Amino acid sequence: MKKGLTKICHRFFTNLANPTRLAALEQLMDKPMSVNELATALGQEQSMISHNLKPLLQCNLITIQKQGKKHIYTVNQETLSPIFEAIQNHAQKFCPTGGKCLKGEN
Amino acid sequence: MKKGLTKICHRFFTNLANPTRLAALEQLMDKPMSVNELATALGQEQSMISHNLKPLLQCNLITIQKQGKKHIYTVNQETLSPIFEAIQNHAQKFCPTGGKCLKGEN
DNA sequence: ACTTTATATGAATAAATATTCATATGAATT
DNA sequence: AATTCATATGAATATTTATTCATATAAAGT
Repeated sequence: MKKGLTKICHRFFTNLANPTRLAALEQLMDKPMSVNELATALGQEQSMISHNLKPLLQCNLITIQKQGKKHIYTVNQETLSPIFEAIQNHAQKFCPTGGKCLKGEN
Repeated sequence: MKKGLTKICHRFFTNLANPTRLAALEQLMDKPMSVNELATALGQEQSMISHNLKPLLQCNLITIQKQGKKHIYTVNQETLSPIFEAIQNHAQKFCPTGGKCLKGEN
């Protein structure tokens, strides 16, 4: 790791270390969506989705595109695809039971 | 993202979303170290280092090797190198000021 | 201009996580 | 077997982060 990257990594990982935001990203990996579409898809309140999209947007992990009153969010696949792929590889190799290392399960 | 990876990703990112653990990993990227070496290098208490190494170990982001009373920790570079690299790329491309998207700076 | 629809924001509370300090374990040395 | 050195653990407190609910903004349609 490049010296001094700790700070930006912290912000980055903190941003991703949240089940609501991860679920939103999972949806957005499939296709761009508006806030309400996400709220419906995830069964969450609209304000919760908005609150959680904000830091993702600030870190450019998603982009926004305003179509009238609808705000369409798109995932930054360039950044996130390789990272999710790396985690998948890690899980496959180092978490063979598919979650042996998960909280409450060891 | 593969459906259902949210849970394991959450655990993974939560683990990394901590300045002490990131600083420890940064040290370990350089070379394997004992707990006390890490504590000294980071200017932190030994118990704090131990507490923070534990979840990294559980998720196999580091490995342990016991040499007598010393416990030498080694970073899992196979997993972490590509991830840190991806973040570096992201930062270079999307955070051109080197932290415009950092907390308290926007 | 008023109403509706879509999203964002603020502030309070709730929940999760980190940090500290005291102490326990465990290996090596005398 | 007592002491020292190295690490781990437990439990309390402190800190951070998430969630909720009420409300604000802002675009579009009537």
